[in-house]
Formats: sequence, C-alpha cells, structure tokens
Amino acid sequence: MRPLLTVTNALADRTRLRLLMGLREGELCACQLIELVGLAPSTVSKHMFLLRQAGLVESRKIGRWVYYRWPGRAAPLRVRHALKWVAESLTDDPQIAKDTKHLARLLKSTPETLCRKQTRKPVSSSSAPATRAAARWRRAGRVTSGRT
Amino acid sequence: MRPLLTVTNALADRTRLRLLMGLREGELCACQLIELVGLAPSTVSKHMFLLRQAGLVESRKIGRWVYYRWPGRAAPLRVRHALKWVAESLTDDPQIAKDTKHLARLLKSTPETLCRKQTRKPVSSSSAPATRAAARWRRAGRVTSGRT
DNA sequence: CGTATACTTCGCCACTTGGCGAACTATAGA
DNA sequence: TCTATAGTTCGCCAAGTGGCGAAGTATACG
Repeated sequence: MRPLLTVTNALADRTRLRLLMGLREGELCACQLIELVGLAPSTVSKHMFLLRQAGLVESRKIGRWVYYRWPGRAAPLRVRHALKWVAESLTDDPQIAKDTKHLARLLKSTPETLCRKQTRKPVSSSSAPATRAAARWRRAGRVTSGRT
Repeated sequence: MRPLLTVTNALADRTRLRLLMGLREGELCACQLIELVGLAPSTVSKHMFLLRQAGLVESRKIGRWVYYRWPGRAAPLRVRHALKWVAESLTDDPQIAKDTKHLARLLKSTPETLCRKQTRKPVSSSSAPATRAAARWRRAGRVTSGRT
C-alpha cells in the first residue's frame, strides 16, 4: 500500500502536477522547472524530491546542473500507468496549456541564461559550465525518454 | 486541473484506498464500510463524501441505509482509469487482502445485524427496515456495477 | 587554495487534514 | 405523534504539508 500511497500523495498537489507535465516531452534542468512554476528554488527542490521518491521522475546530475525526466520502461507498472493516466487527464487543461507555451519560450534560451536571470545578474557572454551537456540535450530535441 | 486534483487528493489517503477497494466487487452499505475500516461513523462518512465528490463512488439511499458503489460506464475516463489503476496497483497488497477476508466474514450477516453490533445492542429477531432492499442486494450476488 | 553558483536541506509559519464525539437529519415503526 | 436508529454535519485538536529564506553542499573556474 505504501508504494501506491507515495505515488498518489505525490500526484495530489497542483504544483507537482505542473512540474510533472512540464517533463512530458523530455528532460529539463532544475532552473527551468523553477522558472516554469515561478516558485522558490527550495520549494521546487522539495517537490522534485517527492516526485523522485514516488518514482515519477528520474534525475541525473551533470556538473552543477540537475536534469529531471520521466522514468523509462524499467519503472514499475504502477508508475507508468500513473503517468499515462495523468497526462491523458490533463491534455486539455488550460493551466498546462499555459505552462506548455511558457516552456516553449523558456527553451529558446539556455539553462544557464535562465539561472542568471534567477539570481538577477547580467548574463555573461562566455560559456557557462556544463554547456556541452546542455547543447547535447538541445540537439537531442526533447527526447521522449522511453515512455510507454 | 481541479477535477483531476479532486481525484488524486481522494486517492492520497490510506483509509480511502481501503474503502474504495472494499467496493471493488460490488455495493456495500455505510455500516459495512464502517465495520470494514473500524473507524468512527463520522470519519467514514467524511471519507465517503470526498470519494463521492471525486466521482470515485456513487451512492443511493434506501430507507435509512445508504449504499455505495463504484460508478458505472457513464463516469468520466479520468475516474474509470483511476479505479482501474488503483485496483491493479493493489491486487497483491497485504492490507487489502486482509480487508477482503474481513469483508467476506461481514457479508455473512446482514447490514442490519452489523448496525446493531455497532450500537452495541442485541439484535432483535424481527425484520428491520429496508430489509427487502438488502435481500435483493444479497440475491444480486455482489453486482459488478457496470465496470469497464 | 578561494569565490561563484546550482541546487538541497533546515527551520519556521500558516493552512489543511484525519480523527473523534456531540448534535443534527431523515426515515421506520409503535 | 413519539421513539429508535442509520448517516451526516459540526466543532475541535493533533499531525502533516506547502510555502519561504537562510544555511549548507558540491561543482566549476580563476
């Protein structure tokens, strides 16, 4: 019962649903998710912890950046069905539609630009750390990360 | 977003999952659900309100009894998929297995016997109100209430 | 080294929620 | 009509949760 409850609890919050849907089409880094929902980094971090604990997202760290995405085929049925169910239930949701448009705008700049904006400092022109990874991620074109 | 959140919130509680699974094989009356989870009537009533609000159960009143069951085919996809998902995710759950055995025992007596037990009074032998409806319900043999 | 930075963890606060018992409502039966 | 009873609603309280900012951690770079 606990495993399912961890999932239902994770899904029982507006912000976490938005974050989850933000990852529907592929990987995003933490700063992009922070920008997406417009909340404090610590808050988003806590949400992502709960989602990861439930198995609803995976994360990988590259340099100073942490990338989140939906889990692949190895995830338990419980989780894969939950993601499918939520995505279907929210296809026509106005908030998610707004987020999707917002996200499209965000994706026009690199993660590092975003992070600078967040700390309210001017964007230095020189390449930031982990830029190679970010470039690869952009080239990959919003991978579907092995969804069912 | 609200409709889905109502559902995920309803599913994000141990007791409500147990109540929901109790109805998996057919209709039960409130007193049977109270006995199933062993909580105060007011508590169970509140839970059933939330489940009904989410569309995860329907109810009908017959005399003084209220019967709850899973919704039929008319329910939104969001709800039908949720029920399917939860039921699948909990098929092997030990708590649910215990509840199922418990329920089997409860079903050997009539709802009115149960209610008497709950108020700690001896069961009068004469037929209680709504007994005909209850008998019909027993004859119907745990209807599946039009699930997908 | 030391500094900057991307993120997480911690500590706090307002708000929500699950539980109960008491009071209330509605129906059945004398 | 009056009483009994199946459920619900109300009022309360302890426990949990979402939000924030401050402090902490880990990595990159000079």
